[in-house]
Amino acid sequence: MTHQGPHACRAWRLLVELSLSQRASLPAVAAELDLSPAQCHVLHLLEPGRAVAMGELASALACDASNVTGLVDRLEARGLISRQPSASDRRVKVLTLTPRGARARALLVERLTSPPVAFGRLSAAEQRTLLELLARVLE
Amino acid sequence: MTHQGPHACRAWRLLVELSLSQRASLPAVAAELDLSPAQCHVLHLLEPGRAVAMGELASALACDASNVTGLVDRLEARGLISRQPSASDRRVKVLTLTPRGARARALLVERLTSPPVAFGRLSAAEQRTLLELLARVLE
DNA sequence: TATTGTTATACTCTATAACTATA
DNA sequence: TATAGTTATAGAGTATAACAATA
Repeated sequence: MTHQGPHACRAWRLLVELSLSQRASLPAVAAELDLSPAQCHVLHLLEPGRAVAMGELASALACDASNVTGLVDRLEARGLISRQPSASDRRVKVLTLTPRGARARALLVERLTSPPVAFGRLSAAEQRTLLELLARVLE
Repeated sequence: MTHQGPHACRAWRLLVELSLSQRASLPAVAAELDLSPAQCHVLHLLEPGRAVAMGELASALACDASNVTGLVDRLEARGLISRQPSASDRRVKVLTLTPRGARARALLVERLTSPPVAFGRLSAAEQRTLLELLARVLE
């Protein structure tokens, strides 16, 4: 039982509402890119130019390794990611975005991160304050 | 292309990161309650004492009606919700939480809304400011 | 005729358990 | 022996299309 300030709980509840509504809106963005929500999550985690082991991906997705195999199978079949054995440990498979995958990811990030018009309700100074407070809590 | 203040985009990006990380944490909360993430979403949408038609649920979940049938089948089989034909339009099926479902929902909300310790980094005044700004954007 | 929900079907997501290859 | 990933299997989530009951 942590002792939070009196507003932390309500602020967090708003953020949880947001997450659940995002849960409903991600499928629409995904469908626009002809991807599933889970595939979008994988693409989002694979930053361009950075190699990620399948096990790392399983940890980040908080899912079983066997699940990652299937996700990667389908993304690889569509030419969006590449799967190569690691040079230093051949048990490990290393994932990278293909150029096509990087383009798909860029499109995804663009769709996901265009802020809702409701942000316009805040002044520039308020937007800056919001950003700073969120950064301290979430980063 | 909307014109947002310079910080809106970054603030929104933080919120999207949060949503995707929630996407990874919801399954753990769900497993604790022996539910799936989708079932948690349904339970969260069914407020105690309020009747919801299946079609409304499909809209709120942004999914096909046929999918709701399966979700409701499983929740009803576990005694968490009840499905009754509407008195005014017998095509419509109306959903309500059972007492057991209401208890499961209360537990779910409690688990979901306990704020992360990182909120402690903010002073009480800052938490209040954050709440007010979020409320204006998200409500 | 139009609408609400169900059924049939197919595919994806997900976990568990058994397996292979490598360390 | 331990670890990374795969395969087999089963159940849940999801959409599309065809259907039944009701309006």
